[in-house]
Amino acid sequence: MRELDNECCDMRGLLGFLVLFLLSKKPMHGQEIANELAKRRGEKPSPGTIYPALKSLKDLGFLSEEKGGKTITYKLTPKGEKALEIAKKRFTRTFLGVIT
Amino acid sequence: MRELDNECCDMRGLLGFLVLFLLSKKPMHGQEIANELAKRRGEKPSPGTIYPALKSLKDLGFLSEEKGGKTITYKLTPKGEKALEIAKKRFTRTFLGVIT
DNA sequence: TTATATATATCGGACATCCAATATAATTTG
DNA sequence: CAAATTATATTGGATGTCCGATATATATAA
Repeated sequence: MRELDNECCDMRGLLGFLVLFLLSKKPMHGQEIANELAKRRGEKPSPGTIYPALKSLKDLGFLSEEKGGKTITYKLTPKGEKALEIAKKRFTRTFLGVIT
Repeated sequence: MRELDNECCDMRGLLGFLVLFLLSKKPMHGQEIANELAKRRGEKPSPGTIYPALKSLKDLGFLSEEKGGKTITYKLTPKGEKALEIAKKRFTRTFLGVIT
């Protein structure tokens, strides 16, 4: 029951969802995403967490990449936008009333 | 990445949190909780999911029981209320802006 | 050029979550 | 009472998530 443990530091199974959500605000590269996640949950996800997550989302066709020097900027594909909308509906219905 | 799969039917690691939240609205017994969860996420959690979750929350001191005939009504303890408030703060900060 | 820093990538495994199957107990129905 | 129904309980295991360790590549500094 990690979600009720204050020492907990994982995303509780919603990392991919959060990454999609963050990228829907603006395209970012991996470290920017990791830093944004750090602001939200208090701890920065490790490279072994964030890059496999980005790879999964890319493999699902939800993200496209643009390489520029040292970084890779990710943004949502139309398919990714659609997936995010569906996931947001589910999330909203499930957690209705929790965020006041 | 179950949270982005429409066929997905688990609670994505937030079952305990949701149960605490639901019980903060009103005391319920196991089946009532399961039915409420079914309304929110579309599928009723199995007995092997809900009862171990209730036991964990009880073992953490977050719930108290009251037996009545065939059912056991659960309600939050003060400790459970406190844990819920903390978890809600974390949840809100993490998912800020997702629910519009 | 060499050293350092930053960004990305991969893999193995520890751990938690949740379910299917099964069992027990209490109540209701015939 | 016997059968059926409903609620609760347990446990073994399949699966997914995330991290630590490690590696590679690119850019910058000395």
